Amino acid sequence: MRYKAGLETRDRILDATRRLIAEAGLEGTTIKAICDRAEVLPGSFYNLFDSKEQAIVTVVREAIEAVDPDPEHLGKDTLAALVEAYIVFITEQSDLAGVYIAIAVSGTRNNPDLRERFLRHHERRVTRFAAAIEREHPEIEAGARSRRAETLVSALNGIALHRVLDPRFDAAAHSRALLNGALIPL
Amino acid sequence: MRYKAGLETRDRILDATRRLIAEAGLEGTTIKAICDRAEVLPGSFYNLFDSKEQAIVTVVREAIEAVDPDPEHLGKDTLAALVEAYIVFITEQSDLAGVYIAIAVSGTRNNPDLRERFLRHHERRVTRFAAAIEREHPEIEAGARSRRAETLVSALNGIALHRVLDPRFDAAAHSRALLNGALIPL
DNA sequence: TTCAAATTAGAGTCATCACTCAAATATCGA
DNA sequence: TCGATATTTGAGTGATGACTCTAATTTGAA
Repeated sequence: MRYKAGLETRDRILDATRRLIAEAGLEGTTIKAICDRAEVLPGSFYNLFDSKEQAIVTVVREAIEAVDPDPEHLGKDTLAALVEAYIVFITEQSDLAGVYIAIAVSGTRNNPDLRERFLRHHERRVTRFAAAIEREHPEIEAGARSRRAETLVSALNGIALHRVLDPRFDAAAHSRALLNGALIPL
Repeated sequence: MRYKAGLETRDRILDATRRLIAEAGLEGTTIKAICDRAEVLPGSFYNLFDSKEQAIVTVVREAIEAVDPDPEHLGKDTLAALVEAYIVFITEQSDLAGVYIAIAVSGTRNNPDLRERFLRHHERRVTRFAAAIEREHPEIEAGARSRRAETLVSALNGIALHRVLDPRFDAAAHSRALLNGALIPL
């Protein structure tokens, strides 16, 4: 992979892989399907990737990173900003969102590597949300703080899940509703 | 399937299928895996089921029905009761919960039949939640009511999703937190 | 007890899976 | 322009997928 052609082919393959996982899930993501969509022959695929797994993991890493953008802003973001960032991810990077959800469910069952990667990511994410809560509501004690963060992150994933199933689902409004605690009047 | 032996074999196959989907997802649910676990040979499987699909759909139907138990109670349940019922489903029927989540994500992508079935189920579920909200908070207008119901149902699915990934996740506490709107102080 | 029908056994079919390989071709630094 | 190396071609490998078929065995109603 030292020539321009190789890099372009690699991009096409990753593109195809990303879209396929989002559309058809891991089950439908076969070498043949990837190659057909990327307009590449299996030989070329294996010239650039060691295995199907490698291409998938590359795309999964992309997705996981896209969930938590702007890492240098870490430690400064507000809860609202974190939720808005997730909304952008869900709605404007829907392929990656599809990958994210597909992996959360199918990928982590048989692949301990992916599973650990995902759980670590989830933990970081909860920590980031908890830190935002702390900044805005220092009166809440640490335990309750991280519990609330975890509830919120999981609930947001539920929103993302449903948005993947039904593109008409208004993920933005539902995410903001969650944030505002406006679910049920107290 | 008229003799006792046939019915028992059928049960063993459905049992194996249910546990396999929960553990390994749709991807890992092969005829061989089902037959090994059920201690049955392929010939017996195909004597009782027309296809692998049929066994899977049977189990999926079970899962979808288990999410909304006690249908005759419909129109009388409280929001809290609905949430508690889902908690029971997630924690005490974790195999079916695993099937439910696996299908929500992977199953609906390539199988329009499953997809439609799932979306119809989701709609019924949202309606049931919205009716409970109406009973307890008649002051909320219809639109807001069903929007809130939809937020809650999706968020609960997020809780279920995470519980499937991590059995230590305290799904009950997080579900109740959602219900109480105690996510973030207003 | 008999026997038609249900069930099971288990080898076999065909398609598709991930992946390989040797030969042909394209690329680009020197 | 040359030539070492990257890239592409495309047929081919063995393993495994869903599913079939025939013969043997078991079942239970009459």
